[in-house]
Amino acid sequence: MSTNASLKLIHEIVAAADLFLNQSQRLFRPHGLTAPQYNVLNVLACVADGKGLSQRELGDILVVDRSNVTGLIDRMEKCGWVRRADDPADRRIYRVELTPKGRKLWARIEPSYREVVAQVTAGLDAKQIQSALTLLAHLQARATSWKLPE
Amino acid sequence: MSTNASLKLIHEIVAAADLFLNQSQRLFRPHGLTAPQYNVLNVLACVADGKGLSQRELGDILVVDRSNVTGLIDRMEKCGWVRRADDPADRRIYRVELTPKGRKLWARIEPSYREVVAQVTAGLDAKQIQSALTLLAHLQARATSWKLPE
DNA sequence: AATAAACCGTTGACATATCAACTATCAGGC
DNA sequence: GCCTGATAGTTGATATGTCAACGGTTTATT
Repeated sequence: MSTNASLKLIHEIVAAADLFLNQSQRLFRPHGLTAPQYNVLNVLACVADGKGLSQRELGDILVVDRSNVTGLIDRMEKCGWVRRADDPADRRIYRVELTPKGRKLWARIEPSYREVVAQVTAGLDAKQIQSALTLLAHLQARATSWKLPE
Repeated sequence: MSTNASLKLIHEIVAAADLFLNQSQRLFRPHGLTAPQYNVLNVLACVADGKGLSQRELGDILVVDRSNVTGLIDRMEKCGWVRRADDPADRRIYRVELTPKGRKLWARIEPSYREVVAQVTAGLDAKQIQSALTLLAHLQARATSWKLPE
C-alpha cells in the first residue's frame, strides 16, 4: 500500500477538522462564544443532568488538561453561562452547572449547529458515513496504542 | 439520513485529528520540536527548493495567520533550525530557509514520522483510503462554502 | 511624479492548550 | 487517630492560534 496515500489521509483528516473548527467559529462568534466554550455548554446540557460535572470530568470528556478547564470555566462564569457550585460531599470539587442564561444560549445555538453539520454532510449516504466512521475508529484505536519507532 | 450519524462523523474526525496531533508530539518532543514546528521543517524541506518561502507563503501553506508565523519562526530561528534571509527584490519580505542543522533534524525525524503514519494506517486497503479521501474532499468543499443558518 | 491602494511583517490583546509544581482535601493502612 | 498517598483545582511558564492596528515597502492610478 502506498505510504503517500496514508500520509495524505492523515493530512486531510487534520485539515478537515481544522477547517470545520475554523468555520464553526463563524457560527459561535456572533454570540460571543468560542468553539471550546460551545463544547462545554453542549456537554453540560447533554451529559450532566442537574448534578453538573466536576472540572476533572469536564476535562476528561473534552480531552483537555484540567488546568485548561480552570481558565475556560473562569471566562464562562464571568459571562454568566455557567456556575461553580460546591460539592456537598467533597470539598475539593466544584460541580460546574449551566445557568439558565447558559442553557438558553445553548438552546439557541444548537439547532444552527446541527443545520451546519447537515449542510456540510449533505449528499453523503448512510453507508458512506458508516464506513468512514469505521475507518476513523480503526485509526483512533491504532493511534491510541502506537509505539515510538526505534 | 440520520443527523446523529453526521454529528458523530464530524466529531470523530475532529477527535481523530486531535488524537493524532497529540500522539505525534511524543515523536517530536524528544528532539525539542513541536508539531507546528515539524510542519515548518517539512514544508521548507519539500516545497521550497533553495529559494525559501516568505512568511506569508508559509502561513498560507500551513493555514495559519501570518502573525502566527512571526513567533513560530522566531522560536525556530533561536534554535538554529531556520534562517531569515533578505529578499533581494522586495524589502518587505524575508525568505525563510532551512539551516543545515534544520535540514539534518528533518532528515532524522521524517522516516519516523512516515513509519508512525504507516503504523496507524496499517490494515487499511487502498480502496478504503481512497473513498475516505473522497469523502474528506467532499466535506472540505462544502465546509469552505457554507452559509450561516437563519 | 505624487498620491492612493495593497501588501509584508510585527506587535499587543486575548483564548486555548500543555506541563510541572503547589495547596487543600480525601481515602487507606497501620 | 495518624501518616501516606492519591486526587481536585489553581498557578506560572511556554507554545500556538486569532484579530486588529501600525509602520515600511511596493504597486497602481491618475
